[in-house]
Amino acid sequence: MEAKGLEPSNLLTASQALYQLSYAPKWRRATLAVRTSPSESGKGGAGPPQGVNCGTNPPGDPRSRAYPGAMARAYDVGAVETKWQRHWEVEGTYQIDNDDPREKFYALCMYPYPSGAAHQGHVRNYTFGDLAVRYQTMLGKAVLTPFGFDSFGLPAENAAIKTGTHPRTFTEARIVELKSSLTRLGAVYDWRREVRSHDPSYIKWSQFIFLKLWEAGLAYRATAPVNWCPGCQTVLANEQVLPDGTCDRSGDLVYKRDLEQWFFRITAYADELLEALDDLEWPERVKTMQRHWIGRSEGAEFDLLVDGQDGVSLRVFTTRPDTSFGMTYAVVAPEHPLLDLLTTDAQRDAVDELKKRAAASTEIERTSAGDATQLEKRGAFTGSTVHNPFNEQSVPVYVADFVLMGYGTGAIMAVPAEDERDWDFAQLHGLPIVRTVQPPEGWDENGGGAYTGDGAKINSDFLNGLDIATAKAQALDFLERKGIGERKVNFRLRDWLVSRQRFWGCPIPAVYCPTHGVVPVPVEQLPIVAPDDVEFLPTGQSPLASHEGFLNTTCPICGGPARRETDTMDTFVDSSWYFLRFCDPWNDEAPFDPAAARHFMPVDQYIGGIEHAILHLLYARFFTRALIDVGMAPGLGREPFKRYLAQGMIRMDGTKMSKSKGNLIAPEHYYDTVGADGLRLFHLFAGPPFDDMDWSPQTEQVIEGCGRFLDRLWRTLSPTEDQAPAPTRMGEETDADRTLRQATHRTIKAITDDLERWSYNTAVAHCMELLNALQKYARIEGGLHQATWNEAADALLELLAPLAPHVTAELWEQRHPGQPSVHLQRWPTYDPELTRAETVTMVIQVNGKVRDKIEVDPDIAEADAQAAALALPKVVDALAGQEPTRVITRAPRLVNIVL
RNA sequence: GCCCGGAUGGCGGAAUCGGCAGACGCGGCGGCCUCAAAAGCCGUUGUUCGAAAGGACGUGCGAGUUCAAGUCUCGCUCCGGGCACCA
Repeated sequence: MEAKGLEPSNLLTASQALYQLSYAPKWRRATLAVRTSPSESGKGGAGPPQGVNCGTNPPGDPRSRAYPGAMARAYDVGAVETKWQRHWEVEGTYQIDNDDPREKFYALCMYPYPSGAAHQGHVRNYTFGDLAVRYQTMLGKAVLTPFGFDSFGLPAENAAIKTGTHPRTFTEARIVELKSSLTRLGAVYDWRREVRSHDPSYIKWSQFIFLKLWEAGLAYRATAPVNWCPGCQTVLANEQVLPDGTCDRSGDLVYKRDLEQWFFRITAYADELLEALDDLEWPERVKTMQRHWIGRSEGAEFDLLVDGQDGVSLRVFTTRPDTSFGMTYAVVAPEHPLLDLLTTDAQRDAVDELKKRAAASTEIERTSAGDATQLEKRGAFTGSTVHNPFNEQSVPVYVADFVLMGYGTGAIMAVPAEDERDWDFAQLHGLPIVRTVQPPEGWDENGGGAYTGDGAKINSDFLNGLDIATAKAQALDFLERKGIGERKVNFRLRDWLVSRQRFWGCPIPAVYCPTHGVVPVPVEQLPIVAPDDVEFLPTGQSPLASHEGFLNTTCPICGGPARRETDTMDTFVDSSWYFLRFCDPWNDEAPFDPAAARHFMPVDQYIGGIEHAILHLLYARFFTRALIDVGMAPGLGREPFKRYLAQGMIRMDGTKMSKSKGNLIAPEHYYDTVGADGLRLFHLFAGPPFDDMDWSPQTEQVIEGCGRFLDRLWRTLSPTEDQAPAPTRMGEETDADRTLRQATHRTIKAITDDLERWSYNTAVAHCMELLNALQKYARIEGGLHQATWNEAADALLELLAPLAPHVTAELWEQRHPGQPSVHLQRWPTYDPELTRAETVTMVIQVNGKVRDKIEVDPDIAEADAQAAALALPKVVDALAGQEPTRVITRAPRLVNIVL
């Protein structure tokens, strides 16, 4: 799973660091300093986390707040966190076996591209994921929590070209870095199940799946114009080209080039992928994005006979067959096979000129809106006319670059009156405009132009007077009755181009034989692994293409000399099935055991960045279906991800925090000050998980505040603290005791609710409130009630355990020596009787304005509530003798007296 | 241009079903402790008028629905993201 814009090296060069230190805002320098010298980040040696809070004290002055909190921390954060991280590793609480009898829960964070040490985006992601793992475990479930690395990809190869390091060496070093910073976060995984895309045992099954899809006709070869990036020396998917026509990694201008490529037939699943979206528990926003991406449109295809060319017809696609009477010209794509035939000698030069320009343009340029006046240059008359079967009239045929061969039939009927682009084009080329829908009154007076809204049909013979929907249906009937056209559904979605002319990817298992053509590599020969002795030069071809040992092979059919496919697969192929491999990663007879997949799938909670909301999720949904349909996963559910949390991104100075922008903030420094627990709490507390978050100077102070909360927790609950409250009182419960008990049970209810609806920020707030209540209770006269205090304290530790796992584990152990860990406790339950309010504040409004509030019984009768309200002196004053016209009573919440 | 989000105190945010706007935290202010500071603790903190009691105003802007709108409807403005003339 690659984030966009990653650069090969994680380390700043000396000059970059110098620049940043000199010119970066003061508060940011410190983190840069920490990042560039992680070895110095030990206790006391770390640079100040921010300049803003340093006050006026000179550096070195012991009074300086340069390292806030660290010297006053209530407990040894580093020692506690290391202790428990080791404990979890040894204990194996979060390793589960496939035959675990407990109810399963599959929690998964998108596996990362190993770009080096973790940054705040990772921290946020894995904090959410780890919370789910620990919470669901406390609910008594067997939680599958695997981790892996999306370890193929361009950055490693670019690094190889630059430095000569083999991509594997480079990648594995990055994996070690990422893993170690994740360990310090205290996120727990079943590392036995780790997978890496570049591992031969994973390559083997990616290739196996490829062969299965090929066998089933879901993988095929076709010549297609592809985006060629001169910088990366590789083909890019349309989706990887930025709107300005440049490569999303290198920034080079991308141009078109015809190549024979491998495709996966995702379009065969277009309808199903669209329809199944409805039932997913995904953010509406993401589902909408996928719907638009698939882009289903219903319409008609029909033939226009070419005048003077016996029997030759031009087939067009339209979503508006009802407007056919308004067709005043037709347009074909520059690549249209009939274009040569349509072009007359007189128009040949103009058409050729246009064809040449279109070939040199990127698709983005051809399809981007731009200035409407440019349309004149972007189209040319072919010299031919075609026959409109609706009104028996002939209209001219134009060629224009904005019509694409890849969508519909590569030819359109143009109806300028009801299409804005057609209108502009008609105006510039002096073509007639005939309205077929009556625009609303005053339309032309208010600027006019194309009218795309609904209205009565006009100038349309048998369709006149109908609305658009009815007219559409009748126009379709007309075409089908006459046998010249049919109803047709078109999709914007295109087949998935999987070939990459790269080295650091999964080799495509195919062989080219002069006699037998393209032949699949026999399964017994898998995996096909790239050789190590390759030269990384930006030659324009994959190093594989020039490696004789790899290139030369024999035909599996005839044994004669043959050539290997040297293209590798798009890394999205690897990420389209890794979640299945996690179910059964040890399997060496199949990618996964169907029974294991049926047991763990679907993923109950999937978490990852919104940047993967379209492509990765769509490809994974397609793959799951394809694997079922080729017989590899009988009985598996067709949707891989039941619930998806689209995590917001972290911004700094208004832009996305990313490596390419050089504005990453490393977590290590915070591990030393507030600890992983403090940093996790901050990420949970900062706002809703799906919202974007701004990293600002204030952020440092909020993180410090989270650390302070944990300090207070420690001082209040640790038996090792001399000042810690010591409950001794037994027996009868006082009012103050009961108040605390209610607070405890209400907090249990609130936090359980919060976690179920992903409202992590309010869950943290509720923990803070309970601690505040505990501290307030600790000051009461007459000593603390033992049972009440212990119940509240233990509940708080349990509720906080998934959020701040280290400190809660330590405090629990101190309070319950020799007993099972807090993480092995069952999630606390509440007594509904105690969560019920004894009194409710009832608001009394006069004309909608709050005039008074009274405490009432929650079960107060409507009549009693009303009577009580009307008797209040403030209400009597406000009424001033007037008789209310209406009294709205919503007992026990509110009474509104309307005059 | 189209599509999808969003806008609430000095700041991050809360308000789950149309019913007390501002939970919790950050920051600020005042105090305690201290030789002093840091840390900690206590209090306070939407704006405004008022000495106070109390009042008025207040969820980007403008309308509307409703007894009642941060929440629903319509029309805007600005910000963020996605998509690119999709026939």
